[in-house]
Amino acid sequence: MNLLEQIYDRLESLNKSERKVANVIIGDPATATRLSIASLAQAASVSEPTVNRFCRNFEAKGYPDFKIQLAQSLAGGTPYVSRSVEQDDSTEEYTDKIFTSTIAALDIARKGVNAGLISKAVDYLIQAKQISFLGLGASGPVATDAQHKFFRFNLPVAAYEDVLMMRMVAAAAHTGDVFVVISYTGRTRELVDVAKIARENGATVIGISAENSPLAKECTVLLAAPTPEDTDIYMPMTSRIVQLTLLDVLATGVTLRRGVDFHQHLKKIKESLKATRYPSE
Amino acid sequence: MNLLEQIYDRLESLNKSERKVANVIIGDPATATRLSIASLAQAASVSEPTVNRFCRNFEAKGYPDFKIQLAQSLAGGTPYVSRSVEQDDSTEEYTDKIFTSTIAALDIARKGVNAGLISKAVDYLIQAKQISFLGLGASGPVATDAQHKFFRFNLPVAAYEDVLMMRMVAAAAHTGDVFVVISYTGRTRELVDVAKIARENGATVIGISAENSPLAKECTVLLAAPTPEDTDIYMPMTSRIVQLTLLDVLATGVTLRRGVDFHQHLKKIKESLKATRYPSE
DNA sequence: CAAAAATACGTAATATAACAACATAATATT
DNA sequence: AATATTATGTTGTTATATTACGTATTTTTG
Repeated sequence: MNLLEQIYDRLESLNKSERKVANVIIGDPATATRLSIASLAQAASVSEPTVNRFCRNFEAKGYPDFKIQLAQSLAGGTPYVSRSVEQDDSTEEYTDKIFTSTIAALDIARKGVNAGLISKAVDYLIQAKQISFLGLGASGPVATDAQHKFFRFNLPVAAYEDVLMMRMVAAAAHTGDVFVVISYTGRTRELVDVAKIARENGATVIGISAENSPLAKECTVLLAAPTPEDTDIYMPMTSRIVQLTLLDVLATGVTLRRGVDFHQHLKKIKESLKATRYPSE
Repeated sequence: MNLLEQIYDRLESLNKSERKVANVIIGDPATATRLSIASLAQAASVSEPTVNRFCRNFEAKGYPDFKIQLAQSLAGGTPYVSRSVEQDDSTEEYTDKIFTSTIAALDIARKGVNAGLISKAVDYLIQAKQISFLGLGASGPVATDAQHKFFRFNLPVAAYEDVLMMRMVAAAAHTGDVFVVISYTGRTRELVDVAKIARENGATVIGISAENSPLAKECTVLLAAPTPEDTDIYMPMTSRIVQLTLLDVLATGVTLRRGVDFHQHLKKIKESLKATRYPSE
């Protein structure tokens, strides 16, 4: 475990002033490596020896040594760790925690993405006669968002957030159609059913969901959105972001594969939107 | 290119003593990060200022700064920077670029968020008689997503992606109503109009948009989603993610402010969804 | 609840490290 | 060979980190 993770880990067990120091470092580890002990102490409103003691707590020889380790842990990997929001967090704290957790989730996903599967999914999407994005509940907006995105690529796309519509479309599916099914848990009955129906009619089903889920079994290609432990009682907020980003990747993959002429097409769309806007001075 | 690579690269162009220093560092970079300037000077049999000058040659502010950079380059990590996708990128490359850019955008936003404004926005949201989320085009799904999220908190929420509906709702607005207007550019005429109408009717308008935009002027509170340079021809993909995250923050803020009893409420909603799912084995 | 002990934290003194300014040596240029 | 130029080292100063100690705070115990 690298230094920064250790700090997160032991955050609870630290006493008041040391936690102040920890928070400053966590808040912006990169600049922390550039600060002198005096500046850091000031930033955390504690005394210099407190910072020094803090450093020694983390198996560092002293402050400079600590900075070196911090710098290494920064470059090493995950400067972002998921922390759950507490009832008495200040605005600064919960804001930072949410951003940080989101970033952490994206970073985990980044490391875990299987490029082969992405490539395969892009293959299917390019050849698709018709692409349908399906998502229920919180994944509904994700599906709609994907529709917007892919529409710009001049692809025949649609999005459905309604179970009945999904069933109808799936029932009328043909070979060559592609369904992108989005579900955090992969356990929503209706969605699994629809995926199955689509498959049976010869359509390709790309799943953006959890591995080893019932939905996963019905998919031609499954893009697993790796889900870090549910730190929050609140919601799978971060997973949604990961799903969106995966769809961004797919959309980008499709454009790249389509080649240069499509940039022209995109420009046209951008132009057409200009009329609805106030010009930027 | 990281620092260590740069040293290799410029090895030829260095003069005698500086090459001595370089060789010591290259020989064992890891321990070099632990040495004081005096020890390193001794190890290379040169004077301390020579080491110092050497460091400055490599765009470091001084010796300590140099060590920090060296430590970072050692771990070989990739800092999160926005890189634009190239036409001939491999699947691995563009996938990584998109994730990385998204993370970079979130990180910039994280550092730039004004907690005071968040707090103010939360204040308004908590007291709201009615909350409406408005977004057109790509921001439409963001608005709908927000609706889902806030609905779980038992708040009177609605989302509109349709201009006519927006106008109607804005025209019927009362004091105490809150409109959350989401727009990447803040220059969409229709949306600016609607915001103005809502304001005129006494409603509060929270903007999630660009600073100094026409929309910004109509807002009671503006949460600026800081937009890094448009690296992509493709789309404001990342900005959308930032918007969503900001809304996550607002939602969290509202829950926290509401207190503990609301966790019960959330649990109930979660329970009610269970029936629609396959149980996890 | 008070007194004692333990822990946490800061102040001031001290030691260490880094740097700047200057001086000298080495090398190149004419 | 003389001069200019660059490279390197020496010394002193400043910045930075650390130690030792004392005060305040909290916790424990009677």
